[in-house]
Amino acid sequence: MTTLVAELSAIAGSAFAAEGLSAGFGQVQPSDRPDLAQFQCNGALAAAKQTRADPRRIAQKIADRLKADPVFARIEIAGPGFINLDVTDAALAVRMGAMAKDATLGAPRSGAGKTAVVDFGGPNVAKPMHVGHLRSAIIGDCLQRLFRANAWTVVSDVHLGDWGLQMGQLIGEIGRRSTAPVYFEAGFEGPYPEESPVTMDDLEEIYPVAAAACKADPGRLEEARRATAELQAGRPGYVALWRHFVEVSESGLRREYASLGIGFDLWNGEASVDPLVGPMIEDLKRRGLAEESDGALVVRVAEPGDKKDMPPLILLKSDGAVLYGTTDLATIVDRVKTCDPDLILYVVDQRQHGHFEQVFRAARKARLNGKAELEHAGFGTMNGADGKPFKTRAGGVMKLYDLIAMTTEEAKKRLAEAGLAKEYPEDERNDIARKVGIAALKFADLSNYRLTDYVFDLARFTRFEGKTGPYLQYAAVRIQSILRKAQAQDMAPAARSILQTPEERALILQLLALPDAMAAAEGKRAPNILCDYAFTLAQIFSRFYSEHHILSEKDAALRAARLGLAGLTLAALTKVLDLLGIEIPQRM
RNA sequence: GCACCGGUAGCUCAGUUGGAUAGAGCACCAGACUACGAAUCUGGGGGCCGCGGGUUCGAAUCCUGCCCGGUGCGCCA
Repeated sequence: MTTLVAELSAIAGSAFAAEGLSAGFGQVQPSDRPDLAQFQCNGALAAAKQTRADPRRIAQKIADRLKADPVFARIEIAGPGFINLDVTDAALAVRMGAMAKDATLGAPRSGAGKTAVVDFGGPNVAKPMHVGHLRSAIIGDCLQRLFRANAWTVVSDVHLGDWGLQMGQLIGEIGRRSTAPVYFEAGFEGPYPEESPVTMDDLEEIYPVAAAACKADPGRLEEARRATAELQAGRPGYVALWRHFVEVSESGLRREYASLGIGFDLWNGEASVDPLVGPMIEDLKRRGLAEESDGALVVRVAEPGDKKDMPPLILLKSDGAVLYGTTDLATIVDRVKTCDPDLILYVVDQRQHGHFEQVFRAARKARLNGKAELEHAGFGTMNGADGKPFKTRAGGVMKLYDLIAMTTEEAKKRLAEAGLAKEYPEDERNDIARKVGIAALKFADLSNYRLTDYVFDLARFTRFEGKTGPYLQYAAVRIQSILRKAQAQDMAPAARSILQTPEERALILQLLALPDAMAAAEGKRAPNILCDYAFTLAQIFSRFYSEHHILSEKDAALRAARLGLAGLTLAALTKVLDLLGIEIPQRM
């Protein structure tokens, strides 16, 4: 199923072709001036520029050809050469009927036969998740949902940070405290205890202490580096201790992501590719791609046309330890081997851009990436209301857990104020508050363009009027309520619409644009396009809703048609909210 | 110093191959609940699109030079 604008573009394209012009000029888009027309084609202007002809003349020729097609109700040339187009109500009704029958609502098939690995999350072992992890989680999850909906085979990977210096820092600190001496005994033959010597709470306390000590004292840093290198070299006690860190952290992380409704196909970490690192390095050395530089082993990635310095990717530090660039490279090898993706998408902070550029260049230079395109979809940093990196009122880092608790609490307060869920059981009220709070959080994040830094403003996020997640939930809940009442009165919706008013036409046009929004959002890896779509849809429906009463409509056919329209709106809204990772309560 | 990302209404942000009168939300002002849920809807005011130059019939968008903010640039992740 192609979309309406694609269909119109094809028609206009062949009109241009028939005039000996490129079919590309036929691109049709929703009108910038809805008061003048439903759609517009600007191709005559572009064509005129290229051929140095009169744009209105070209527009006239195209318009004359388009008149042959019955899909158009009105064709008009305006201004310097815009072609304004209206589609017949019958054509709209037919396409709406087709959309209603399609379970995917006409979703694009842009990923059919293709596989994408989406790498996001990237939490570190032994560190609690904080607000800084929110964007990767929310944006990455939205993209994995979107790509799946667009027929991609998606493999998402949380890519835990579990193999770097922070591991050595933890080991060093625990060694100093002598709370688990068995892991440090040189001659110990095992087995090591099953039970972890540290809890997640312990790790959360130990890590900052260790990190601060390493920062303050070069001796401690050296110690941590040595421990990291020994861990990576396979020292049994360290490996055993490390396993505990990972297990303890991972169960906590799974819970946190689950509370946001986010899941991953793979819970791999940097360490999981460790066995591949040695052979990969040997291979790169043998092919002359890896060379020694200042005691480290590097891959040079600078290219002749570079406008900036491009430092080499360091594979091995002078002490023999690997860096995250090394594991990232080995992870590409692993992914190519296990799922042979067409695309590997990294949803990671934009500040990592330089790093990924290095890794990608190294991978391409060594042809490690198979057929996969490597792409970094970065995002801006999240700041506090003062424009500086976000902190709690006390000046500390805000944990994700606390943040979710706060928004949920705020949502509960709002429900109480509005007197909305008064008679609902407490369980349901809590569930609604959770869904509303998370919707507010996710929508506020996703509606910003990915690359702009955004201000984390709890007061603004928990406001539920206007362009917010809860507004969309509310719109959906109202429709659900109407449909429930209709069903109770045995009123059936009709698939075929009866178009009578501007509000209905506007609604149908927006519904038919869903696949275009999904395709555009995928192309730009831009969830904010979906947010805009959903908000506009809800707004248009609300207008329709306030203008036309549905259930009390006397004309049964008209009533059924409007129910059908409401039903399709709900389906589209539910779909987009699902892509955004937002749940809709039964009632609220 | 070099590079990357931003600069659009009082605030937070959109703006699709360059196109018609630059759009939302919040805030402000004025309206709409004895009909389907008012967390809603309708209307209004509010803009040298950071600044200058250039390309074009036409620029928030492309090129160029500045200014401001953020970030990154060899052994952290």
